[in-house]
Amino acid sequence: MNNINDSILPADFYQQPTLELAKSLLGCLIVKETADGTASGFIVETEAYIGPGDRAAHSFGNRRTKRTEVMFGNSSLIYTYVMHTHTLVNVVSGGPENPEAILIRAIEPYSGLELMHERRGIADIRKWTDGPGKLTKALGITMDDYGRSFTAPPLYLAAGKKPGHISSGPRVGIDNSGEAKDYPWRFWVTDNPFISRKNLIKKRVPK
DNA sequence: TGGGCGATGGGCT
DNA sequence: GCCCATCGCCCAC
Repeated sequence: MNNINDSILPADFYQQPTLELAKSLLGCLIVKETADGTASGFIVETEAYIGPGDRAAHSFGNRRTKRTEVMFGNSSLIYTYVMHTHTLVNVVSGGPENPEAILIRAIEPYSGLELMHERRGIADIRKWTDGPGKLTKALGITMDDYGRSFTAPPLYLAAGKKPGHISSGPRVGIDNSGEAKDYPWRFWVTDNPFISRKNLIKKRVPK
């Protein structure tokens, strides 16, 4: 792969509207350094959560608890939380006192492949990081990362490479969120093999 | 190839 | 005690 830019993205990068940022994150490299080594991948799928008006967002109605507190802080902060037995990772957006976030749903493995393989324990590389709970396990992201910033190690974002075509559609797994369930706030790199829940995406009909 | 469902743990009322 | 921004197995087709 050519034209990889692995320089850390500055805080300025995160100062854009959440829906724009959700698209800008596609193609960026997410890197996690741990005692076991470093692993990284290109972000290929994101979802925007725009509280307090978004019923699907944890910050809906400006709900402010110990868990959601970080969403009220500066853009570029790391919001991790546990869903069932899995850790999910979000990029805080929207600026101070405006609780918005972007969920990272899938990545394309780039470096630290042996480490990711070991952590996931299955042979098929396409199943290592094609879901929000899977990619955190592959990269070694945990609740210890809560409240850190994506602008510095051990968990940071770098410029990466520009994606080809971007698609959008409804978000996943939020069926009981009223009209918000239909908002097309899920973004992905068109035809990328590492997208999660591919069964929910209409297949492009070959000519 | 994909839908259905149970496991499982933390946050919140 | 209930609610999930999930995962992976099982089984039908």
